[in-house]
Amino acid sequence: MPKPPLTLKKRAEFLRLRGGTRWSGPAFLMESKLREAAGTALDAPRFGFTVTKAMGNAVARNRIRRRLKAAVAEVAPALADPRRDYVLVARAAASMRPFVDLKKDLEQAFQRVHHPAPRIRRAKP
RNA sequence: UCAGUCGGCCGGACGGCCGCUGCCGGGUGGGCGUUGUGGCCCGGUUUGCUCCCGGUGGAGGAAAGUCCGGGCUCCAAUGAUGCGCGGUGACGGCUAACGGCCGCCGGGGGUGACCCCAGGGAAAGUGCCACAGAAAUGAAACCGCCGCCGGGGUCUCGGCCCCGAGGUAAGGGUGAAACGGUGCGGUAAGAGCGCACCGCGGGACUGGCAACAGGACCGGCACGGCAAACCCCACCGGGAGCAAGACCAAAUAGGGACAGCCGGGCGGGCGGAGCGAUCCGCGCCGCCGAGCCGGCAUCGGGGCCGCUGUCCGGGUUGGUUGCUCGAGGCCCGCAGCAAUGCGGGUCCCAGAUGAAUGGCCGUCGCGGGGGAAACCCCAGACAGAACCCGGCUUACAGGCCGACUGACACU
Repeated sequence: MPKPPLTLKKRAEFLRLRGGTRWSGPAFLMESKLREAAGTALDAPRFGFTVTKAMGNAVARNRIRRRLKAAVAEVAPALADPRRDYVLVARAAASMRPFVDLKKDLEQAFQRVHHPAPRIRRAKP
């Protein structure tokens, strides 16, 4: 595994990303925002991982978080925006999804979160 | 060989690429702080973080549930007793302690190895024992049975039938349970009424540290169950917990103490610094302003609000510490039936904090299924340290070892 990503440490940092641009895949939900405090010299993306108790017992949650972290470590250096923070909320399929698919999901997620599609009005009936 | 009982142990192995974290060693290094001075600069020093390289350690038998017992920390009380509440409950031992463990006793189950038991007190008191049943505990006469009593009917004059008053716990019936059971005697019928045996109660004495076991002899038998109903007895227990507790630093807002200030403004004067613009100081002068409460009012006085300086304390956030060497693991010897204890040797074995101990891939092995085979497919449990120990309980794919029991077969 390449270098693991920087992680979010505080609850407030997680809460700040609520309402950011989001993408939902089979294994996780990604939410992201640009960091506001431009004063900080930090120029690397940061990631937060949320695995709820509904995902299983402690062993299962550990495995899900580690797999997501490993996938991010491989994909993020090329695709993640260093000015942004990201939160990944795990979904039930995260433990069983093949690793290559997990990485493909991430590539798509970065794409969609950086360039959100304009909201498409559903055609009136 | 099959079926079973008990105890102990393991919890896939190896390799490749990449990654996390503790410790140790190294870096002619670099960066950011820190330390010694009254103050400043330079140099070097101390120490910490970060970066790089190398070595080494890194989840469990239950890490789980948080059910008991301790250590440790703070708070409260500071002795003892009483009251209340909670817990435990045969006996002996082990242990730091325990509701744990070992041994033993009693009761129950099993052909057996062996297993199970919330196992003090019901003659201290209160309460409950539904339904059924006549009666449910200082018990009881529904049916039945009986004829020493009284009355009536009938009559073949022996008797028979009915009623009343009684006797009777052997029989029927009810129930989980009905004043112990069987037999003989006995009687109007019966009844421990008497006797024998069994059961029950008391019990000299014997064995055992004890629980307890055996038991001469005595008693015709009285004393039902529930204490996981209240209760009584004995013993034990202060409360909260590492988010305990200790320490450090910065910013912001605000609090307290002390000192100074007719405390604000404008203009002027004097003094000091500077080439100067300007800045600093003032028991100086003039003018303007002078809030709120209390007080009749001018005056005078008090309190609150204010500014400056110094010091102190608290909260939030962050960091450090507590934090891993301990009732410690392994091996050997001795004592003991054992739990365990003592002695010797040896080892250091996770310390994270949005939380590391891993991610991906390959080979082999084990289990199940398919196939004649090569081989293919599918499964791989329960579960993640959070201050540390001793236990208990619960979950668990699959496998290994030892002792023992019962069948069958063979010798």
